[in-house]
Amino acid sequence: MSQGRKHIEKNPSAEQTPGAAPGSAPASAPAPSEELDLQPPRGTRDFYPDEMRRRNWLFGLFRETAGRFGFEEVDAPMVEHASLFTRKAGEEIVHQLYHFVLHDRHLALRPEMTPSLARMVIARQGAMRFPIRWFTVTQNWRYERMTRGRRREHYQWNMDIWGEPSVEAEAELLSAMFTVLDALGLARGKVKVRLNSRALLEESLRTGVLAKRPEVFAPLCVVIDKLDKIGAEAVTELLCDPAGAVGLSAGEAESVLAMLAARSLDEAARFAAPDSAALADLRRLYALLEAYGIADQVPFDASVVRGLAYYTGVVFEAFDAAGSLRAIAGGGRYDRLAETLGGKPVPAVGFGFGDAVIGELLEDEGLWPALARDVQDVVYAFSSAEKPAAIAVATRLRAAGRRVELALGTAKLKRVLGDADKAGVERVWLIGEDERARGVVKVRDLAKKMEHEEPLKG
RNA sequence: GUGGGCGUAGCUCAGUUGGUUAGAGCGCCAGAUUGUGAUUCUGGAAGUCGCGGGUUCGAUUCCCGUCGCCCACCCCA
Repeated sequence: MSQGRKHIEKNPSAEQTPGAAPGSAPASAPAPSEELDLQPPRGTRDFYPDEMRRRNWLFGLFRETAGRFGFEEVDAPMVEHASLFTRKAGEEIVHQLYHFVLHDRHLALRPEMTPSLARMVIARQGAMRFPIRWFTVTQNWRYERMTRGRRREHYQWNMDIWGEPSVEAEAELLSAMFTVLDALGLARGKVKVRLNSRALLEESLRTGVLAKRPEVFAPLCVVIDKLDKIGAEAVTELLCDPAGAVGLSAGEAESVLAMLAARSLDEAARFAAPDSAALADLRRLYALLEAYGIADQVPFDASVVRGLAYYTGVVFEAFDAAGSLRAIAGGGRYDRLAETLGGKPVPAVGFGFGDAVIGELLEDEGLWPALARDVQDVVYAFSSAEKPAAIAVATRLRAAGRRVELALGTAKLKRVLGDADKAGVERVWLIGEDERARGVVKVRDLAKKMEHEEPLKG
C-alpha cells in the first residue's frame, strides 16, 4: 500500500480535548494550525476487512492448533512496568521499548510476551499444577527500524510449557509449530527449524570463565549471535576483549568458535564431554522428533544461539528454506527466568511465532486462501412498506443462528444480488408488495438459481 | 543511521524533451434490462500528478527540502 500522505487542516472550532484529567499525561492540545496526519504511525497497520479476514484466519489456526495440543489461552496487559523488560535486557533495549512515564510510573508496551507470562506464573506459583501449557496471541511493540517482515507492532503466537524440565516439552512445541506450518500449506522443506542447545556451550565453559563468572554466559551468547553478521574475527575480538563483558582467553574463544561449526550431533560430540548432559538431551530430543515425524525438518546447527539473554538450553528458529526472509519463529528453553524475576525456579520452554514474516511468506508463495465475507442470508424488501416483514424474517433467521445481512435503505435489487453473489451468500429473501399481500417471502437460492416461497409466518 | 529507487484516479500503471480541458486497464456508479446475479454494449463520476518551497510568462515535468514506501547496508530479533 503505497499511499501518499494525506492531511486535513484541523478545524480549531471542532477541536476537543477528550477528558484529559488534571495532572495527567502531556496531552498538550495541538496548535490550531497543526496538521492532522491521517496515516497510521510508522510501522503500524490498519486492518481493513480483507486483511482482518486473513488475520482472523491465521489466528484461528494458531488457536485451533494450540487447542489440539491441550494448551490454554491466557492474556496479560499490553502495558507493563518498564522494569519487567529493562531488567534482563539492559540499556540497549530501553531504546527499543515504547515506554513513557505517567503519574510517576515508568510503563512500557510489551515487546514480547515471555516476561508477562513469567510474572503471571510467579504470582500463582504455589497454586500451579505443573506442567502448564499456555498460549497467547498478542500484539507486541518494539520501536525500531523497519524492514520487510518487521514492523513496530506485530502479533505473535506464543506457546509455552512451564514446569517440565525434559526435552519432551521442546518436542511437543516443535510438533505444534510444524502442525501450523503444514496447515498453512507450506510444503515440507519450505520451512526448516535450526536447533541447538546453549547448554553445550555452557558445559564447555563451566570449568573456565563460568566457574568464577557465571554471569558472562548471557552476554557471551549475545555476542555469538552476531557471528553471521560480523564474522568470526570480530566475534573473537569481542569475546576476548579484557574490557568487554565476556573476557575469554584466546584458547577458550577458539574452542567456542570451533564448536559453533558443528552441523550434526556427531560433530558436536567431538567437542563435548563424554558424559555431556546437554548432548544426551539433544539425542533424546531428536529421538522424540523422529517419533513425531519431523526430525528431518530440524537440522542441528551449533551456531544458533538466539539473541535473547534468558535462554539456557535448547534454542531454535524457523526460517524459510530460500533464506529470503528473516526468522519466522524462534524460541528456546529459559529455565532461570522465573528466579531472575524473583520467583522460585521453574523450568520453562516456549516459542514465539510472528504474523509479519509468515504473512510475507504466504504472500510470496500464493498461499493465502480466498476468504469471502461470511454472510449466509440477505433479506431484501422492495419498498419501505415491506421493511417490517423483512425485519421479521431477518430476526427469525438470526435467532436461528444464521449470519444475515438486511438490505438497508433503497438499494437496488440488482446490486444487492450482485453483492450477495460475490460474498458467497447462500440465499436471498425477497419481499415485495405481492409477497406481503399473500403473506409469503420468496427465497432465492443463489447457487442453484432456484426460487421457492415460504410463509411469512405470524 | 547511510546509499539507491519510487510516489500520477479506489487498485495496477502509462505519460508530460516545461505549454491550453492529465490518460489506460481493472474497479466503482448509471442505463440498455419498469421486481432478479453472468456476459456484452453505452454513458458517467472520480486526480490539489505525496507535501512545502524555489526557478520560470507558465511546473505534474527542472531544482531544493520534507514525508511515505521499496531494496541494500548498518543495527537488532
